[in-house]
Amino acid sequence: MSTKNKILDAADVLFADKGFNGTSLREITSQANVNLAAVNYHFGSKKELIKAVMSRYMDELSPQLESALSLVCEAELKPSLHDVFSAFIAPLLNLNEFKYNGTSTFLQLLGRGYADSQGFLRWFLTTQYPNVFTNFTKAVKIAYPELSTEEMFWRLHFTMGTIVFTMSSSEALIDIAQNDFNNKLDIAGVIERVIPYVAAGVAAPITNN
Amino acid sequence: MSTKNKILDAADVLFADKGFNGTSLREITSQANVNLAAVNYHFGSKKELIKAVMSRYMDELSPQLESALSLVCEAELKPSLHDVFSAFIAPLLNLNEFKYNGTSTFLQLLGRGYADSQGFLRWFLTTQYPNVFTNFTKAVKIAYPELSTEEMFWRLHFTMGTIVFTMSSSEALIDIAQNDFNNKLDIAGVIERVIPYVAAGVAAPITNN
DNA sequence: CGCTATTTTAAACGGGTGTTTAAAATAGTC
DNA sequence: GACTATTTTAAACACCCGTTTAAAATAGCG
Repeated sequence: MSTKNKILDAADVLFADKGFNGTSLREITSQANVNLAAVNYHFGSKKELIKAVMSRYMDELSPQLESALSLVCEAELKPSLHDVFSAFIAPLLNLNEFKYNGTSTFLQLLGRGYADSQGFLRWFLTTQYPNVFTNFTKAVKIAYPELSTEEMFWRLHFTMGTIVFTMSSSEALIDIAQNDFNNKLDIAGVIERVIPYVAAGVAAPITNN
Repeated sequence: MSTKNKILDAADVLFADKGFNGTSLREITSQANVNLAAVNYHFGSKKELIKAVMSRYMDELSPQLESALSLVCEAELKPSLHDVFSAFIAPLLNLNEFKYNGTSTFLQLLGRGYADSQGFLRWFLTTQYPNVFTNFTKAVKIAYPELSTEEMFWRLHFTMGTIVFTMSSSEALIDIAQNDFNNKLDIAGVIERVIPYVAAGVAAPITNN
């Protein structure tokens, strides 16, 4: 395997586990069995490595997401919010074929990115992959047309928060569910539980003021 | 003002802004106009300073939260989930009298704590202030008795995620709302919008499997 | 005042960070 | 096989970190 890919593979596991700021290049390169200087040689800087790690997932995910969402929009029956959010499931779970534990790792990375490095990742995603966002809001608009644009902005952000936060600590939660409730869950099980929650949240009655 | 308080005041603003790992003791002490060694002299270590910053808020908040929640439980009419979550509003907003921008800062700190330092803050809060959690789950149990303990565990965690994540980036969101929708919001406005969302999320129909 | 206890200070310690350098090794090509 | 271009390597760089030290300053008190 190429040095570049060895670095990417080591980086995304470590980044997901300990955050971007919490992972040093020395950890990454020793895990990847490559020289320390290789990161700066192949990627230029740590920041560029972070972008590369995220891009690897997003380039795989974003076309699938876009087509799944436009499929929902073009359905004969008016889609429910549950339909809209469910459109994310298959593309996300497909990441497991792209990379071992891909779904879980990617969602953890997303969570890390929002917390670390004051919003630079949010900027990166919204500017590099804007179609996912516009298609998503379009789909929600169809499913719940009474929702004003501003109200939708807030509720979609709440949703983003729920998903990202949940997934960034999903391993710990799966452990708790295993120990306290004897319920063996995986990442698909967590997604299955969070979808009704966010769908109901977005569908909440509109506050009057 | 005492050195100890100067440090606490500087620390909680900086911690909220840049996270615990992202803020150095040198930033804190220079902002507070005290000597670098003062932190270790007065608090022992950076970790203890973090605990002290959180305790200052929690000691103010937790009694108010406990009584507000037990008030909801003892009401004549069975409370709705909206009532339960609304019980948080007044105590949280009271933090603004305790400290300038207290509500916003505290919620940001909470968000930081969940992301940074892999869960040590979660442990600290649940062991040091367990009553808040037990009272809260008790109230939810009354408002929505059909919800199984496990389902509740998940939904409450989703809720925690929504709140914490939203508030940790609330400043940026308020800016966007101001620019894109010409809607001048403050932290109370954000809370007002998130309550219906989380209440509806927790109240979502129970999935059958 | 004089003495003790507390607090503040400047400096250093040991270690970790991302990045750069220049030489060594390897690969690719005529 | 010789020569160039790419990649890998070990070492160093400059800087930041949390913590410790021991001397200096201050406060409290009989």
